[in-house]
Amino acid sequence: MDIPNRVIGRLSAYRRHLRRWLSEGREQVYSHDLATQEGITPAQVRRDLMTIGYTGSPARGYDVHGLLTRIGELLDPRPDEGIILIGAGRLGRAMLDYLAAQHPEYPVRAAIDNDPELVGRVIHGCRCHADGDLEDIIRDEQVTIGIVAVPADSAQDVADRLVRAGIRGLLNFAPVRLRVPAGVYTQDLDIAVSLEKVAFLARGQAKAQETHE
Amino acid sequence: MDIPNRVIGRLSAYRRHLRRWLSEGREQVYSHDLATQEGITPAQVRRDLMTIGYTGSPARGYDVHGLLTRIGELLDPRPDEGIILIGAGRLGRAMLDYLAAQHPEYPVRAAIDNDPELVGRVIHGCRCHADGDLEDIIRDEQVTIGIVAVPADSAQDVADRLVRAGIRGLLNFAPVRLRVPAGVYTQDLDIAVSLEKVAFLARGQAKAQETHE
DNA sequence: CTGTGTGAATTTTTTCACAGCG
DNA sequence: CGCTGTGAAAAAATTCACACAG
Repeated sequence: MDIPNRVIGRLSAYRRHLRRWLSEGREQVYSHDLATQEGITPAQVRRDLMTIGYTGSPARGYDVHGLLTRIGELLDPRPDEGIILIGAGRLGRAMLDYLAAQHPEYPVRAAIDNDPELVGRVIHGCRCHADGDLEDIIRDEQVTIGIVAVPADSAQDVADRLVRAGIRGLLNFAPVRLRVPAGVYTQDLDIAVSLEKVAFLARGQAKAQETHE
Repeated sequence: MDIPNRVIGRLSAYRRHLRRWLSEGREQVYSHDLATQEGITPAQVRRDLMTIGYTGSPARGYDVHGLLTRIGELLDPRPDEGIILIGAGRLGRAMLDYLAAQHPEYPVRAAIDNDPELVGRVIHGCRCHADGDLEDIIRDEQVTIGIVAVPADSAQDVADRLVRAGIRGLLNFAPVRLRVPAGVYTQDLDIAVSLEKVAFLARGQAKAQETHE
């Protein structure tokens, strides 16, 4: 199966609403319920669910629990897909805080920082290791995903080391485009780019709003 | 003029490379230079520059300084487009830190938090105000952009207040889709969504990598 | 009626491919 | 040549619109 990245992003968003509704005791939803929440068309929601092979009923819509299960099969983090954080500066620690509080299901195995002050400390339940331990941790702890939260000028070096150590995916906060070989995937989250987009849009010089990415 | 959001994102990225090259004394670049850096095709770069009406020369490519100026006209923050940060928690403070250090050109006028412990403190050169001051600050200090870094359950309330006070654009870190009236633009940056995308991509279940969004 | 599932149409985005220039 | 600028083609994403079901 082959699901476009865009669809994955929307599924992730749908899931939030479904979880909320489930916790409120709601058992069925219509495509327009999800569409309204996300500001998209019902047709798009149906198309997305078609893409993942989930079907509803014209009479009752989609089953909340069943759809959550289906999306979970695709998106749930797996225990053997460990995460490592590189760079425990302000942003890195904010990430650890956020993940520990909001997403305990993510297996963040370790943080790495070259500040001796931080090494050995446990930050939000995650131990901070020295820079040189990076390779060992990835190999020993089933880490497949790296979160890069280091300054721009060391981001590519870090990425190269992660790739050599066998990482599969990178979430990059540094304001550079990481160059990785085929088979390794990066998602760049550049805050300055997003701010510039908002500033431009806010000036009313473009036509539409957009999400994530 | 009407420039798609996607193009804005790429222009922002091009600018980083152009600045670096300018500081290295380079005066001309070819579309393939930018394309290589961003992992896209030269045709796309040329198309983007065509969109913003910038032309180069077949012999020498594009003028680094001139192109930077053109992109700056579109993207540079303006002094009367103030920014306000709502929520000076860990993520909000990481943002202030990042902006103060990397983007001093952004006029962050104030932070807002309802923690009395924070109110009155100056964080990275930015004063933290009480929750109730939100409306006054927006009206008095030419604030047009809001950065929402509050918990999910208060994000929509905050957004509503910002909209009523006349905000034009929102950068939202809360894991909810903000509902705003036409004319106000939001850019959602949901870290959990990005992580889920990376995890999915890293599993090798999709075909391509993608940036920002 | 009010929904879903989906082929077809449309719109948007990206790439191709080539004329024209120094 | 090797590049830009750009129509035209292709690909991708989104929306339309309608058969069918309860």
